[in-house]
Amino acid sequence: MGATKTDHFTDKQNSIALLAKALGHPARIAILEYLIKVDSCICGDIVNELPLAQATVSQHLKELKNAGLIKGEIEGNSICYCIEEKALTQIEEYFKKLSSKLAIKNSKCC
Amino acid sequence: MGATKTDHFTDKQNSIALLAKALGHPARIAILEYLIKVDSCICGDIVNELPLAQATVSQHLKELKNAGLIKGEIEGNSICYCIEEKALTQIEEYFKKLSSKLAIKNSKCC
DNA sequence: ATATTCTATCGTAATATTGCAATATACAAT
DNA sequence: ATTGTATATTGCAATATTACGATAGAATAT
Repeated sequence: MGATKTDHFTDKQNSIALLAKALGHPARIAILEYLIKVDSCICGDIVNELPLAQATVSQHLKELKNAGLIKGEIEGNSICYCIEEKALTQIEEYFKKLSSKLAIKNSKCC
Repeated sequence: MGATKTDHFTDKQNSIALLAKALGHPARIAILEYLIKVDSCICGDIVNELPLAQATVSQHLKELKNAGLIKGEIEGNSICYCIEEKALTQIEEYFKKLSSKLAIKNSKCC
């Protein structure tokens, strides 16, 4: 085994899990924060921001892209990365909803 | 290699990544949703809700507990699990903050 | 005492992730 | 054309995760 069993879960559960998984590494959190901190998309520069080898950063960027959290456009020599707002919004709203559901009923609990 | 390099990232980045990682599996999302859906903490019952073997579910519960997302109290024969609200709030607020930071500056972008 | 029930842990196999050096690719500049 | 710069891909080793059967422990019921 070792492969996640996605079949038996809902699409929503799987898609949220995929987003969360993509965010489950400090380097990818750092990349996201950096893209947000800088005032626009970034052409180049990301590798220098992180304490990881270029190949490793490229891999993390690929995973973020696969998860739909960032997008990258070729901009001459380098590549211009920026946040895919929709995905971030999706996560934000999911947890907001969870929290509010919890708030309603957290009375009779441990 | 294969081990995440946490040393070079901030505590906040590491802790958010840990929470996200714990949520990066549909079974764990399903567990969380179930704990929220049911009106109080659950003693037993979780295994029957999931399409996974008992040992596997137990392992997922352990990971959620390690990440601080749920807590479990022994309740006679079985164990009473419920959501650790603080952790959920932490995630919610983190993404809310990210989103709002993004909203301010997403003008000059791809 | 014995059986039953619930949960955790151990052991193990399959697969995935992390990280990097080396190499490849693509464009830009000379 | 050659060189330099930026990024991706490949190949590999180390480690982590996922899943489950088997087993163990602890409380309950018979």
